[in-house]
Amino acid sequence: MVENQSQLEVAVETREYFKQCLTQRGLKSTQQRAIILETFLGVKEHLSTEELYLQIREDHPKIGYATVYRTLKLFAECGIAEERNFGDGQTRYEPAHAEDHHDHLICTTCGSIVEFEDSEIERLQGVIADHHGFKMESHRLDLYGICSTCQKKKKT
Amino acid sequence: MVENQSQLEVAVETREYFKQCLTQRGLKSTQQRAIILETFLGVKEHLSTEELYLQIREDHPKIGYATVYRTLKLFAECGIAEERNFGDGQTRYEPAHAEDHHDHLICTTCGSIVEFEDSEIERLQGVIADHHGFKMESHRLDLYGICSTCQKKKKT
DNA sequence: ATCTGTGCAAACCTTTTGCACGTCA
DNA sequence: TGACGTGCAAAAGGTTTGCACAGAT
Repeated sequence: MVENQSQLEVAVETREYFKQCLTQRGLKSTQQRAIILETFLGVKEHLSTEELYLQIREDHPKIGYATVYRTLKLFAECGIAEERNFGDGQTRYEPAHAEDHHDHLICTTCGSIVEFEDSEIERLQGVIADHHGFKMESHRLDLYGICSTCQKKKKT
Repeated sequence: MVENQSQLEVAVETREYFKQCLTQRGLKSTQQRAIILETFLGVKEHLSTEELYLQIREDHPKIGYATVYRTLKLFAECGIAEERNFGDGQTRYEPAHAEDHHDHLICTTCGSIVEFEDSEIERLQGVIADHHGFKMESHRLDLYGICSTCQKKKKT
């Protein structure tokens, strides 16, 4: 309940923020962009562009593939979405909530993705970047392995 | 000097190991595979498949694109190389020295890649995987930012 | 009215595959 | 000799782009 509430707030905020971004750049708010943003925010999994496109097409069959691609790129430029790439040859996007960064555990058997975060690792990353004279902007940490479900299945 | 020596040893070892892998799988040692392995081991940067292909072609113009792709895949299967992907749409391969794992700092301005390793982060990753019931197989950690050189250039 | 956005299809780019010929065991 | 490997070109898969029309400001 509390979670739904806060998710809703995030969505409202993001919509607002997106409009600002568009205006600032002299771009236009369109129905398609709104629909794509809505679907994107409403989906929890780490969908690939194609999967998101299929999802959108269920309710809005007229929206084209290219528009989804272009719009997701736009989200990324605005800082609303983050591009990800788990090595299966498809780009995935996920909502980027700047402060609340998270990393991923990816099951190499079933492909399921679990999020986690660890402040100590984050801190150490900053230390390393400093050490190399880098001004860190972002990072990604992916752990690949076999999830507990798949481990159990294997035993059988 | 010592470093060259040990690099040479690694190369010899790897060549040997690769032959074993091939035999075990009923595959053949060919001139092309030897050449590609040699070039691959001799190059320090994180080359993309195309860059490696171009490099190889300088001395061996007859080796085809597809062979390089196929061979790098084979290296990955044998555990000699690791596939990497820094989000520029090209797959990169790098020598995989199983124990001596390293991660990457990537400059978002000039694209240069610096390797590092941190045992404390490695340890914490293991803790997290355990915590989620994952049997960890591998991981990747990429830090994106601006390298010191590019920071200096920007100020000018 | 103007300038941006969209949908479609074609183009692009990286990677994979089919096939006839070459090569290793 | 016979299987596997190679080179070429074509296919495939994901993403981008050109263009004419539609829509937002």
